[in-house]
Amino acid sequence: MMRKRVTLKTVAQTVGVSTSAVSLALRNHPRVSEAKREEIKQAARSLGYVYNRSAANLRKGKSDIISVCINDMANPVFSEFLIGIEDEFRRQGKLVILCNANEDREIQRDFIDRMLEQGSAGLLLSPVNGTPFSEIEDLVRHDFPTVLFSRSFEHGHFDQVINDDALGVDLAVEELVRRGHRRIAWIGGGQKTSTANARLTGFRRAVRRHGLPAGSELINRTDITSLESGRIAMDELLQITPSVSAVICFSDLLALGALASCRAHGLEAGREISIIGYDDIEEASYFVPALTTVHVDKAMIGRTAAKMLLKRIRKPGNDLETKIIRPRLVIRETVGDAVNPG
Amino acid sequence: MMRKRVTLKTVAQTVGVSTSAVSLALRNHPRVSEAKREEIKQAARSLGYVYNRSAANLRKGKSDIISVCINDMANPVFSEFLIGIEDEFRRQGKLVILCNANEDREIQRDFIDRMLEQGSAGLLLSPVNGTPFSEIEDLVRHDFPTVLFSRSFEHGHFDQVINDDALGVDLAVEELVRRGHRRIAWIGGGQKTSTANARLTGFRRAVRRHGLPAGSELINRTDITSLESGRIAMDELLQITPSVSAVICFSDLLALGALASCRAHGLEAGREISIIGYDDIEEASYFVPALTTVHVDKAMIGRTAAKMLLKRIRKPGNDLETKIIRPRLVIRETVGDAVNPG
DNA sequence: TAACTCTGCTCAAACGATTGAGCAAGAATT
DNA sequence: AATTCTTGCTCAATCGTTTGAGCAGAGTTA
Repeated sequence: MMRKRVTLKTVAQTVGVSTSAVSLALRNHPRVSEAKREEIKQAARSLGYVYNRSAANLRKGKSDIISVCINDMANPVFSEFLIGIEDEFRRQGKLVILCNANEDREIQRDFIDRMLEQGSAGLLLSPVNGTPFSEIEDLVRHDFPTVLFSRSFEHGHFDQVINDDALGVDLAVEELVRRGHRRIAWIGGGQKTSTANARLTGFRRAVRRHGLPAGSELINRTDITSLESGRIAMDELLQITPSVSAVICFSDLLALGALASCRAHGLEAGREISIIGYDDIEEASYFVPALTTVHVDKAMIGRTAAKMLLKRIRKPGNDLETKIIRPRLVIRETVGDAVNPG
Repeated sequence: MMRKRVTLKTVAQTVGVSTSAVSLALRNHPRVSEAKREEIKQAARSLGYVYNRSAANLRKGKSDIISVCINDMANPVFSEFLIGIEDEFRRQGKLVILCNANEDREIQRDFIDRMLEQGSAGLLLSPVNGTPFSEIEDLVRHDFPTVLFSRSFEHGHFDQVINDDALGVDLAVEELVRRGHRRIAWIGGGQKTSTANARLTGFRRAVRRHGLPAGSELINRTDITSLESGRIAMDELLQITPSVSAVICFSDLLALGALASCRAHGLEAGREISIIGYDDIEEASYFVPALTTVHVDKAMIGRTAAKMLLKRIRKPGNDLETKIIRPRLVIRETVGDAVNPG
């Protein structure tokens, strides 16, 4: 009573033609007559034939599976990236294999091996905190189509799509300075990632450029990106440096956590203290008070990275590309004029 | 100069054995001697051999790819489901193919076809709004291992893991009644999904049980789950029924939107009006005021669904199973005593 | 010593598609 | 009428594995 799988052969036998004929007919090859084609398609349908794409791919030596490895799905930023990425690949007829590396190098490492074995056609990677080159070296050794997004990599071996982090922080500092803030603090960016580095050094540079202090009492380098971690960091900061008049956070998640801390300390954000986030996640505009933040077009970055990967797969020989997406400052309620300028 | 792909054959030729020997050696089959095994593994390594799992799967007639189709990734609830799901499958050595159906039946339909063609071993599905049985009939016809989660399906053809929606709403109504609220409104649940139905009818029933009104002026059935949509719904509700003293929302996203609306109308949530959400997304506890909501253990539901699917794949003959996860009410700041009882 | 049983391999046929080459028969060209 | 071109198929090899069957030689048992 064991039903066998329906294959080209099954269809061929019931129609009384060769498997080649069936294969060609189903793909509308012109060399098979209208009549036979319809007969074959009809038979396939009524037998419940389902195309075995991996067998076909094995034969054709190609694949339409793309792998995506992101470093922290709990962060809404990455969901938004993922939405753009998945959408773009789906439109192009690709299937997406997903891995949430969760800032764990071993998970990332294993996934890369697995997806290579599975015969993935390319990889979209946002490398986890502290990934050494040796761990992704295989990819360049095999000339494996890879695009980095969100976080880049020191070595210039990959295509990449990133945000102009330094610019984003510049815009934030600029706005605060314009409003008279002189003691501007920083929360986050303790990770060993290009993004963390770029934002934090961007901050230091911008602050110094305006002749403001940038001592360690104004910088809390937490390396966890979560609401909880932002709250704790802000608690610490207020304890060490109560005189702080504004703080820029590595991410919105941290900023929203910082807001909770301010509130707990009876500080009204936007009046007694100013807070700026980074990313502009959807929740940012709905928080009370609404968060002023550096807007990053995440779905667009995802989509761009996806397109770049498809291009790389089509033209493996092309020169490496780096696309830098410009952020912009979105002013909402958590920034106000300095109470005590100077 | 074209480097050929390194296969079992390549390794076999360089070592001077048969491909079978290589295949067996790499899988540590006892029938190949210690010495040869090491020699073969060494050669494989230095040649940069990478196992072709899809070829192997073709031969073995199995697959270790699992498909997951969720209906709206922009909703943090689904990211949280996904985190549990992905984690569980990864631990079990499965690769996850992801589709964000985005409440679009055609996308869902196409994805189901695609993943069947790709030879996926099973499907975890949260069916989109209004999916008719005919669109997922193939799955039961092919006896394809499928588990529904988050949203169930009228016909009893599938394993499923769902939240006890009616209970969750009961708990919310109970709490409000206890605090003296008599005019309790409802926002959301306009979708054609089991979840929407269960929560909304649960609401009607609970409210009637307490002898309270449940007229249409107290029910805004928006079918979009977003902050924006919650804000609009609450605006409408306040216009139509200004006397409302408490509102329960289909989801936290709607509730947070509703909070924004209350604030815009100068209503202080937790004092002048009470708001309860559903899901308990991470942001709920950080909003100001912190949202009282029905907590659902999403990562656990995801993990449970994943386990159930793996079980179904292993034992296709087992009876169908439905797991119902009990929610609980988390009391925070958006609920207070009724100002004007009666 | 004949008859077994292990051990450590090799052979060849699968798995389900694709595809270049081949071929018969009719149509078109010379 | 002989040649070439088309049309509409079939044949068989191939993609990279796995695996049942087979087999030579050494070791064990009777």
